Amino acid sequence: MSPRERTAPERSGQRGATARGKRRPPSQADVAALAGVSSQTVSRVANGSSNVEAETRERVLSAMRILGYQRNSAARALTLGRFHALGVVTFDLSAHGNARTLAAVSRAAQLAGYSVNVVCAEEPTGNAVQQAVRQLTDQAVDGLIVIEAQVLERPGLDVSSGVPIVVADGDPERRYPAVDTDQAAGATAATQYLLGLGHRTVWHVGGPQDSYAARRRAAAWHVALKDAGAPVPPLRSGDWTAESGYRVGRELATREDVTAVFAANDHMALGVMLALREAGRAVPEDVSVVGFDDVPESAYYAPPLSTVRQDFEEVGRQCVALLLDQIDKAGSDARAAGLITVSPQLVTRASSAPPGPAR
Amino acid sequence: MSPRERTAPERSGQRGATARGKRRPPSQADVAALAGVSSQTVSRVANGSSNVEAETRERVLSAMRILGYQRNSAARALTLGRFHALGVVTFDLSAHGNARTLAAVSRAAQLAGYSVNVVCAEEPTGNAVQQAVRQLTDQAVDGLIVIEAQVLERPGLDVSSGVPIVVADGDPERRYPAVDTDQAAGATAATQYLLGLGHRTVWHVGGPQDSYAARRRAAAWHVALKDAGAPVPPLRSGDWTAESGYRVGRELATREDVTAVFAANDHMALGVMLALREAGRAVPEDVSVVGFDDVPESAYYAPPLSTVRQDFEEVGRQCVALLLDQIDKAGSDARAAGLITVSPQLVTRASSAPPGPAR
DNA sequence: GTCCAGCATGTTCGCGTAAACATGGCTCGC
DNA sequence: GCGAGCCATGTTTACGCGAACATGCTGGAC
Repeated sequence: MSPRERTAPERSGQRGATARGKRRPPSQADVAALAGVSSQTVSRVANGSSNVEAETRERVLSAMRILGYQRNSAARALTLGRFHALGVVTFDLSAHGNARTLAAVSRAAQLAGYSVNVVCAEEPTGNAVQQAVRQLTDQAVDGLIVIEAQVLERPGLDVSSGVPIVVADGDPERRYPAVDTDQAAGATAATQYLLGLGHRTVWHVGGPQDSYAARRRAAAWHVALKDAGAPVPPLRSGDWTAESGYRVGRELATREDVTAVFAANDHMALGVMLALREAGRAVPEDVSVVGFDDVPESAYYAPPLSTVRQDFEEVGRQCVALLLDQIDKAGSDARAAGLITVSPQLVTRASSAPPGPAR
Repeated sequence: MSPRERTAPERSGQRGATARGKRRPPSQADVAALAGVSSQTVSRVANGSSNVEAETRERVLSAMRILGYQRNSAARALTLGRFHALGVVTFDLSAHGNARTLAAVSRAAQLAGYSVNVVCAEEPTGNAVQQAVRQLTDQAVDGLIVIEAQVLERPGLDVSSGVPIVVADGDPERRYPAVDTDQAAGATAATQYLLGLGHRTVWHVGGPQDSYAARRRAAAWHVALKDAGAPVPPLRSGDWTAESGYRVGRELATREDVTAVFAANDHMALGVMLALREAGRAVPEDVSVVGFDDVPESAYYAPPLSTVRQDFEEVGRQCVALLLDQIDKAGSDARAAGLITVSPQLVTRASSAPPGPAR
C-alpha cells in the first residue's frame, strides 16, 4: 500500500557496486525504506533540518552512505523552482580576460552553492547570443552573466528571458546591472602617464570598435589628450590580437613623430613592439609603449611592458554578488540596475620612458 | 474537472510583460489550454514529434509564442532521467590551454545539445576535486570531463560517481578514457629539431612535476637525447609561469655550454628568453629556444618563438565525442577506456638557429 | 486532572514533463 | 461491407522531492 511496496521487492542487497541491469540511482524512498523511516524524514536529514532525533538522523545517514544516495537535483529544482545554477555567456575564452573572469565567477558561484553553466557563443552576432541565452535559460539557470557584452547593443536583441542578468564589461545602454573595470580611469592614467614623461602626444591602438570596452578606452584616451592640450592623432584599431597590433605597429613605425603608443591590450602592445623593433625603433628609447590588462606574461616581454592591470577576480566576484542579489530579491522590483566599478591600476615597467633627447 | 480549471481562472491576458504578482512561467498546460489541446499534444510539438496535424501544430506553436513558453528543463530531466549537461572540472582557467580546451568543449557540447557545467577547483588537491565532482554530479550532469587531470593520480581519490568520465591531458594510470595531445611526439620533435640544427645537446625547462603532461614532455626529451647519443643535462623545472621560466633562465644563462633550450610551454620560454637577453646571450645567435603550446602571441615574442602547436580544439571536440559515446551506450559495459591521441605540430620561427660558429 | 504546547515523524499533494496506454475516426483490402 | 490497422489526439501515471498539513506522544501550567 505504501510506496515501499513498489520499490522494496525490486532490489536485493545493495546496488551501486554491481553493474547489473538497468540501475536507477537510489532515491529518498530507497533510503527511507532501508532506514525504516518515511521519505520526508530523509528529506529533513538531507537538508539539515532541525527536528530530527539524533538516533534517527544517524540511521538515515548510515542508510545514505550504504546506498550511495545523492539527491536528484532535477527533482529538487522542480519542486523548489530554483536551480542553484548560474549561466555565463561569453564569446571568446581564449581572450585572457574572459577566461580569468569566468574562473572568478566559477569560484564565487561555487562558494555560494551555485553551479555555473557556460555557453561560448561562436560569434558575437545577435543570433548566436540569442541562441546561447535560449539554451541556457532552457537549461535551467536562475540568472545570467554576460561577459564582454558588446553584442547586447544590437537593436532588437531580446534577452529578457525572465531571469535576472548581469553584464560584465560593457553594457553601453545600461539596460542591465553591470560590473565593469573602470576603463576610462585606466586609459586616462596610461595616457597621462605617457604625457607626464614628456611625450608631446600619445598614439592609440584601439580594440575592435564593436567592443564597448575598446570604445571607452579610446574615448578616455581622446579626452585625456584634449584636456592636456595635446594634439590628437588619428585612432588606429586592431582586433585584440598580437597580429593586428603588429600590423598597426608597422604603420606607426614609419612615422618619426610617434614616440608614445598606448595599446588597448597587452597582446596588441606586443605586436606593436615587435613591429617597432623590426623597423629599427627601440623601445623605450625611441618609442614608449603601454598596454592594458597586465597579462601575467607582460612582465617578461621584451622589454617588460608597462600596462594597466585589471582585477578580473574582483569583477567576477562582484558579478556573482550582484546577480545573487537580484535573484534573491526577485519579488521587489529589481531593475535598479546598479553599476559596480572596479578600479584598474597602472603598472610601469621598462617599455616606457621619457622621449629621447634627439629628434 | 480537467487540469484547466486550476490554471485558467488564475490568469487573464498574457503575463510575461507585466511584473505583477508571483509569476510562474507558462507551462505545457497553459499552452495547451490556450491552444485548446491536451498538454500531451503540446509535448509532442515541443519535441518535434511526428503525428501532429499541421493545423494543430500551428495552433500550438502560436500559443507558445504568445505565452513565451519555454519548457522546464528540471521537469524534463526528471522524467527523462537525463540532464543533457556535461560537467567540466578544471584547475586553472588562466592557463591558456585549459581555457582553449574548455571553449572547444563548450562548443562541441552545444552542438550536441548539451550544456556545460564548469567547476574550477581551487587547488589540485584530492579534496578540492572530490568536492568539485560531488558538486557537479549533485548538480546533474550526464558525464564528466576532467581537464589537466594530474590530480586524479592521488591514491584513494574516488571520483566514481556513477557518471562516465573522460580525461583530457593526463590520466597516467589509464583508469578512464582519455584524450590527449601526443606530448611525447611534440617533445621529441622539438628536441630532435634542435639537435638537427647542430646543437650538441638540449636543455629542458620542465613544467611542474605533478603535471602528467609535463612529466611526459620531459621523459620524451630525455629519450630523444639518449637516442641521439647526446649528453643529458639535468632537468630544471618551473611551474608554467613566465616568472619561473625567467628564474631558471637566469641560471642557464650563466652556463656557457647552454646553446639550446626546450621549454615545456611558451610562457616559460618567454621568461627564459628574457633572462638570456639580460645576461647578454642573444637568441637565437647564442642560444636557441623552443616552446610548447603555440599561444597566439608567441609568433610576436622577441624573437618570434619556435614552438610545438597543440590542437586544443580537437582535444575538446574529441573529449565530448568520447563522453557522449559512453553516455549513450551506458548499458553495455563501457569502461573500454579508449585513448585518443591528438598530434601536435612543430612550428619553427626565429628563436631557433644553428649554434654560432664561435664557442 | 485537564488541556494545550511542542516535538518527532508520517501522509498527501503538486511541481512540469513524457511514456504508456486508451479512444475514436478513417482508410484499405478482400 | 466489415474488420485490421493506422493516425491524431486525449488520459493516466511516474519521475523524486519538499511544503503543507496530519498524527500521536510527552510534559508542564493551571
